Amino acid sequence: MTRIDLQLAKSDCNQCPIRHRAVCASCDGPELDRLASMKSYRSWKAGETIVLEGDALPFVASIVIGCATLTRSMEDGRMQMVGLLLPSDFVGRPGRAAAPYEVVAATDVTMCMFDRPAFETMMAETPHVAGRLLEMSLDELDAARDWMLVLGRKTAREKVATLLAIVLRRASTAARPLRADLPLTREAMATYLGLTIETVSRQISALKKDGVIRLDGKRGVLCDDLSVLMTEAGDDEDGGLVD
Amino acid sequence: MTRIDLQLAKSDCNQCPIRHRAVCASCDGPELDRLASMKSYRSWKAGETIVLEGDALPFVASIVIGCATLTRSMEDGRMQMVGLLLPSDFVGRPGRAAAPYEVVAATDVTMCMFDRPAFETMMAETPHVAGRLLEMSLDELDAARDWMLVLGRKTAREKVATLLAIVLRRASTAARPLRADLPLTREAMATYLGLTIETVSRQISALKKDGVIRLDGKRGVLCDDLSVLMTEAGDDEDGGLVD
DNA sequence: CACGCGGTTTGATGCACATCAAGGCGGACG
DNA sequence: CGTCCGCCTTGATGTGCATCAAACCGCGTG
Repeated sequence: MTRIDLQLAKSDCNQCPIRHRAVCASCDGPELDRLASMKSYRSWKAGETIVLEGDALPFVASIVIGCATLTRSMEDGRMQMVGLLLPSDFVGRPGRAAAPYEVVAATDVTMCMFDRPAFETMMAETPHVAGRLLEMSLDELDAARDWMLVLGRKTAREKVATLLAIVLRRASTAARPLRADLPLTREAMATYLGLTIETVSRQISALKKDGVIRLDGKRGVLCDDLSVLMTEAGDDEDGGLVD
Repeated sequence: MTRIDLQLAKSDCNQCPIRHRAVCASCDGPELDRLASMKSYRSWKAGETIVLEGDALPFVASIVIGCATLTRSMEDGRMQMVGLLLPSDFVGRPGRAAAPYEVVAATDVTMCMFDRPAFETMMAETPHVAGRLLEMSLDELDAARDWMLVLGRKTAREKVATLLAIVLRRASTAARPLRADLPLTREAMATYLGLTIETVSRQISALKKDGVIRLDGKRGVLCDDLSVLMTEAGDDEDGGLVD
C-alpha cells in the first residue's frame, strides 16, 4: 500500500486520471477504473457561477484545471470568501445535499464530475477512499483555521502579504526572482482578506514602494526574497496555509 | 444501518459509552466493544493546558464533559481561537501527529482517550467509523467557514450578539426567558471574536442597555427574544454555527 | 477587617481601515 | 481613431475599534 504524495500529484499532473489518485492515493487499478467509469467533464469561464448558495448538489466534483472561489454572504450583501479551490480540491461535500456557499470560477475552470449516489456507494465500500477524503478535509479544516487567524488578528498589510506569499510559494520554482500571476482580482482578494478593494490596492502599492515586491502588469507579482515577504506577513515559519 | 442523530446524542447522553455512538453512529456491538476496549479517561481543571501547540499527540480523544478551546497564536503574542470543543468533539486529528494549535480547558473537562495506533487501525478496517469521522470533520469545516464570515465581516456588536446567540440557542429549553451560563471568560470571548476584552465588555453592556439581553451575575445571560438577538447578530436564519 | 488578586467595567484618546469621490490605464468595439 | 467599460489607483474624510489608564467587584486569605 503505497501513498502518492498529494503535493506531487498537484504540481505534476493536471490530467484527470492522475487527479483521481489524489482522491484515492492508495488505490489500485480496479478502484481507479471504477472511479473513471462514473466521471464526466464540464468547463466554466472565469466569473461564471458554478454552484449557487443553497442549491442542491446532484454531483461531487474535483477541479482539474483552474481556480474557483467559495463564498459565504450575508443578506445585506457583505461577503466573505471562505475557501479557494485549486486543482484536486473537491466541491460538493459527500453526505450533504445543499451547498451553504456560492462557488464561482475565478479563472476558467474544468471539473471532473462524479455522480453523487455512485460516489457515495463507492466511499462506503472502500475504506481507502473514505480515509483519503477524511485526510483531505482535515487539511482543509487546518487551512480554514489558519485563515481565521489571518482574518481575526492580522493587519491589512499582513493580510495582503500573507496572500501574496501563499501565491508565490505555490508557484515557486528554482528561478529568481519568484514570479506568479494572481488568480484573483482585487475585489476577490478583498473578499478573501476581509478588507475593501481600496485597502488591498493601497497595501500592494505600499509593499511595492518599500521594495518587498515588484509588479508586472496588473496580475503579475515578482519577489526577490520570499522570507522578507513572510516577515511582513507576520509568519516566521512557512505555516503551510491553503493546504 | 441506522444513524443516530448527533444532536440528540450530544444533548441527551453525557456518558462515554454513548459518546462512542457519535463516532460510530452506524456501528453495531462488536465495533463499539472494540472502541470501549481501547479507551481510558482523564480530567483537567478549568484553565489547564491539554495540548501544547506543536506537541506530538500520542492519543486521539473525545470530550465527555466540559468545554475546551482551540487556539492558534502568532510569535508576537496575538492569539485567535479557532474552535470551541464541546462534548463528543474530537481532539488530535487521526492521521497527523503534531498539533498546530493549543488546546486549553475552558471549564473542567473530562476526555475519553484512545490509543492512536489502535484507533487508526480500527479506522482503516471499518468504513463506518471513517465515514462518520468524515462527516464530523466536514461539519467542523462548515462551522469554521461560518466563523470566517463572522471574523471578516461582522461588526463588534454583531460578533458579540452572534456568540451570545449560539450559547443561548444551544442551551435553549422551553422555559422563557432563555438563560445560559457563558462557558468563556471575557478574554476567551475576545480571543474567539477577534476583538479586545474591552470591546467585548462594552458591547455586552450596550446590548444590555438596549434591552436585548439581561445579565445575571458575571456568567449568566438572559434573553427574552432570541430573534431580536439574532437580528443584532446579522443572521436572519438560524445559520447553525458551531456544528 | 484590611488586603491582594483575577476578572470586569468604564472613560479618554488615537489610529487603521472604511467610505466617498475622482481620475488613470488598457482592452474591446464601433 | 475615439469612446466606452472594467478594473485599478490615489486622495480626502470619517468612524469603529484598539490602546492606555483607572477604578470596580467578588472572593479567598492573612
